[in-house]
Amino acid sequence: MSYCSSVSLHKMTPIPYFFCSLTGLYSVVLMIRWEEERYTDGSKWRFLEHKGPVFAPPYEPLPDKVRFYYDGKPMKLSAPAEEVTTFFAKMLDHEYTTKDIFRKNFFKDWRKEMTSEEKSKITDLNKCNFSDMNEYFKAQSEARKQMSKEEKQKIKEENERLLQEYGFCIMDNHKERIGNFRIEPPGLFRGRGDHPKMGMLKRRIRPEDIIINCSKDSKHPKPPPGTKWKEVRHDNKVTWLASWTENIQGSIKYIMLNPSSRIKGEKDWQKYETARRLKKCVDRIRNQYRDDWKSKEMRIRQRAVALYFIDKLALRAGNEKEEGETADTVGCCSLRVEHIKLYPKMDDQEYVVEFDFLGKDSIRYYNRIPVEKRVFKNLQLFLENKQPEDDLFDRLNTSILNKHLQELMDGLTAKVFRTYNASITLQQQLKELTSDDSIPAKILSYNRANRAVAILCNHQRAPPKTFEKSMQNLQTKIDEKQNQLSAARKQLKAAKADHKASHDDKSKKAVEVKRKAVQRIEEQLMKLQVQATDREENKQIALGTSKLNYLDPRISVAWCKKCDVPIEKIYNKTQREKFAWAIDMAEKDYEF
DNA sequence: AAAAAGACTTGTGTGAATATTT
DNA sequence: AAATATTCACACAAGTCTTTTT
Repeated sequence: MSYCSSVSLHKMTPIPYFFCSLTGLYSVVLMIRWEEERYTDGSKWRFLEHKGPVFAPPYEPLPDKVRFYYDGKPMKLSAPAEEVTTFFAKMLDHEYTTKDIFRKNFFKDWRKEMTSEEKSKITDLNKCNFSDMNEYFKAQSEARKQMSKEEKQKIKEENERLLQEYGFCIMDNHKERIGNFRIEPPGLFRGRGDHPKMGMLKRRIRPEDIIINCSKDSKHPKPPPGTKWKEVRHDNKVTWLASWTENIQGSIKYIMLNPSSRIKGEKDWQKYETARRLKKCVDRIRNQYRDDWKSKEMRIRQRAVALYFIDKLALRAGNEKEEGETADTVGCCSLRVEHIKLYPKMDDQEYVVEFDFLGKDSIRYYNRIPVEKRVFKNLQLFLENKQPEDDLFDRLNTSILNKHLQELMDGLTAKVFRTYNASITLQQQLKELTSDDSIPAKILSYNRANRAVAILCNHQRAPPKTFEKSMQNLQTKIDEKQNQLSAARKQLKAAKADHKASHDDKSKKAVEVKRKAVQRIEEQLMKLQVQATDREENKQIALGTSKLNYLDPRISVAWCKKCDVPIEKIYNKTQREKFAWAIDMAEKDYEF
């Protein structure tokens, strides 16, 4: 009998016992025991049971009245070709469809899906007219919005049913939420930045492409009728439930658990523990790399300068990338000569380095910082006799750097510096900024501390399209509130005068009522002003990424406890689920 | 030891859900 | 109640780092 059949799914708590709301102390004891007891052999689970992924719905051919025109003439396409056509037709309003590379890649892959007859007719993308199809899809999405409450409710229920059936698995003793149980539908690949493969066809994934991972003694997921899985394996050294190879880059995609799961939470906790270990030896490491700036060996100097950048500027490691396969972006180790400029003097500062390059997701990193003289001199040395497209650190790569870091501290890699610097900055800033003030003011302080980290990590965003307008609206509200306030103050004054004259109980009460009104409006005004400040400062900065990936949540939990700020003000529901371990663990005196 | 494959984390954009305004 | 603004959840791309293969 499989382990699972003895445990009814719906009765199981989605919260692993490890994260249950026990008292902090007790759970730590459990955790330590749990840690020691668990899998010293590198295995990740003993029992894993799930229902497999949900596939994209099959393609439904368009009604005949929706036409595609080639060279002005209507043309009915074969179903496979038509499906690919719809991917493009749906995107007509998007900038992608105007880009040469996108169009070229799309057309090439589209032709592969055509019948030989279609292929011989359709030879020029510019003669294709998709506008009828485009309008049809727009009408469809409009109709979806206009659906009745009942219809919407029905869809919602169907989604919920799917979630209940396929959205959970059992890993060891716990029912866990799966992160992405739906297989990515076919479509056109949208790379970021100048991606050479944008517009290529992402093909439909079939059961025959899927490798299932589960435990031997579990009830294996069934492939859809008439199909087979590529493979069913039982590898408990990995955490994924299913995988397939994607056709654009040939890389593997996985179905894994939600961040609220034990396996992810534990790993997250571990990550911050590593960063805390770095805290203990970061001074030693800094002294070491400063020493290394003087090394006789070029490779050691390069390593030391790169590490200095990673530490001071929170740059990413910068792995090598295969040319022509992805957008041209860099990190620290892959910086090229063309990405930095040296200024011996700039304004009133000496030894200024200007960075200007595209990082992850083709987000621009631009920064000017003064560095120590030795770093500057080293950089000049590294630049000697090089072309703009040459590597700045030609004797270094991430593997060399990480090997060195591993020797300095167990588990140390380049990205630990980002985690460490982000978390320590938050803690420091919270100490510095938090005022003994109202809750909204405290939250503003928190957001400002969070913002300092986001700036460090270069988590930028384009200002929202509606930013100016929403700012104006807020200002209008503030003005109105101010008017209200002065009106209320006048009334209070009048009431006071009235009371002075009459000295009766009724007028005394009136004074109190007016006083309260003034107070209430003052509070409201203050809240609005804080909101405006926060929003203005946040114009081009995204807080989410650092909050989710770089800031030890225990710092925030401890801060909330110390400052009497409800945790709900800092973390929404999903975030509280992800950080359940920290909420359970951290007391108000927690130190990162 | 270098390259490729594999596993996992980090990142942005987008549409749905929800809150707020009109 | 409809329109609009804001937040949230998710999709999925793009990194880092480890493991395996050559």
